[in-house]
Amino acid sequence: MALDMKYFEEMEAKIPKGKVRTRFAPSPTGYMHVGNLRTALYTWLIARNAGGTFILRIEDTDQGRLIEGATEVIYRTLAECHLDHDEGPDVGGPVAPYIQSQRRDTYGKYARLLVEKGHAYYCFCEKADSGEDSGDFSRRLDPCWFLSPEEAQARVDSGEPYVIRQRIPEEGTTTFRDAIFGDITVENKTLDDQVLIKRDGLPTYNFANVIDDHLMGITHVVRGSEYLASAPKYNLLYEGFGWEVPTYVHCSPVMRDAQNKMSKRHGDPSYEDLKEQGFLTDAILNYVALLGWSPRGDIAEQEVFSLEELAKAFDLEGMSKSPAIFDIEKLTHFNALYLRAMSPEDFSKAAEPYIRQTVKDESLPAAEIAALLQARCEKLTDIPEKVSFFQSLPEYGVDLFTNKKSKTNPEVSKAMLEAAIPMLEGLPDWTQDAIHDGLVALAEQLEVKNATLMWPVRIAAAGQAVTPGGAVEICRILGRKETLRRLKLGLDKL
RNA sequence: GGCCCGGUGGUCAAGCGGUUAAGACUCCGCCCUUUCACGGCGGCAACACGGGUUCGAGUCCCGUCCGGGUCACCA
Repeated sequence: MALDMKYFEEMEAKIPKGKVRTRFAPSPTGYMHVGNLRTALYTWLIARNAGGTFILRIEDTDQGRLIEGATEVIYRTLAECHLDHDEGPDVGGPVAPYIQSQRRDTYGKYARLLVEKGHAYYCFCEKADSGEDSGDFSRRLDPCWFLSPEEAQARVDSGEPYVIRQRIPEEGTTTFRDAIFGDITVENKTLDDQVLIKRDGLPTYNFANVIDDHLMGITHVVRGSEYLASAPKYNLLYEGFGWEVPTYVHCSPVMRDAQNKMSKRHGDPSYEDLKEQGFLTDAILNYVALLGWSPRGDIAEQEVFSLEELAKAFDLEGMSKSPAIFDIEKLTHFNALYLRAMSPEDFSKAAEPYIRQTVKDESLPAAEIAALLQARCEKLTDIPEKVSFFQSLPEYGVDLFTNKKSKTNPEVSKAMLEAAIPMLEGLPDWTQDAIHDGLVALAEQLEVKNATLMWPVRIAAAGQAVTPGGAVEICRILGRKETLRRLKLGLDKL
């Protein structure tokens, strides 16, 4: 069976040239972990920074691991994160299809081409027979290595099951260049004749990757550093085909601690988990971007970056070689920063559902409550617990009325409430200013510092020691009737 | 175990032969203040170790130790 050289020429002709092209190539596992997201982000950033093309490719060559709805998670996450792709299964493109299972025959053809070129061979061994156990990959251990092309072809034609293996040179070294790690050289004898085409006819990840990256014109191959060790074999593959080797960008992993990568198995949060925990997409992206990359030059001190700013500032030089531990505390800090940077209107809109989880009474104004919260929560999920006292007065003891700094104790508090209640009852308007001015004037009249009066009022109104907002704001939100009811209740306790 | 890669405060990180070794998070103080938070100011805290090279080393070289990755017909 002669090879159809025209096929290869046609494939070659379709490859876009001249622009930076990067690809995010997840396998659909139904779970976008933080490391994955960061890889997607960096890949997107490299393309956007260069005004290039960002491609989405789905790597589903493992028939046994397909998961329902998994590609949807990928689309949804990328869309939510604004990591838009220019080519992909859903939008098409010049080098379609973008799903590996739909490119099946391509891989077979290229594998046979490589056999023809002498850089691959048919192997008919049972899995155990090739004996790759130690670090010593002597080619002499695999009998199929010696087969003449004619013999091998005859056995293939007779229908004998086979795999296609890469033929690694026995001697010499291979050097490849990584944009982050620099030049890395290994001895060829430490490399195994890896399988390219599996017994089921599907390519291995390693082979499909090289073929697709070439055929799709990928200029920068971005991936996790776990592939660093197989990069020399990729290089040999490119060389075997006579193709230009792309720029490799191997990213060090995101760790859960010094010993372990982030993983679903350890219960580490995925992007979707973080969202559920109340983290904002922009904060997550900002934090994750800085886990493994840092800006240089005049923006070296900058920590808050929008996606656009990242795209502008991103460079391979700033990438870190060492693994980074994911710190939820620092993510939380970024989230708080983003929450505070929102306009009051946007914040109120975002906070309202969380406020209403505990504050069901619609007469209690969500916007005013939100205003108290913006500087006081790090995550939206902090909210319900902080504001539940507006809905119903908690049980509390008289000890709360004692506060050293405010110079209050039960007796003082009693006097303060006795004075405050009639004043508040007589206030013409129930506005922030009216309540504030009334209380401040009263304190002056009673010859006590503001805190001495404010403390018992706030305690009686809220029923808890720590509250978002002060006495004035809380009374204003509760309304005159409820405020007076609570203050009288407090007075009864004293 | 072989091969590859890494190692600056608890964490993320600047640093590219000469710096009092940045900055951020966390933690602790102080100020502001109507509790808490926000904001402001200050503080604790690091070049894994040992040899070289050099007038001079966190920065270059070698070794040791520690950590990670990889050695699948998984990706």
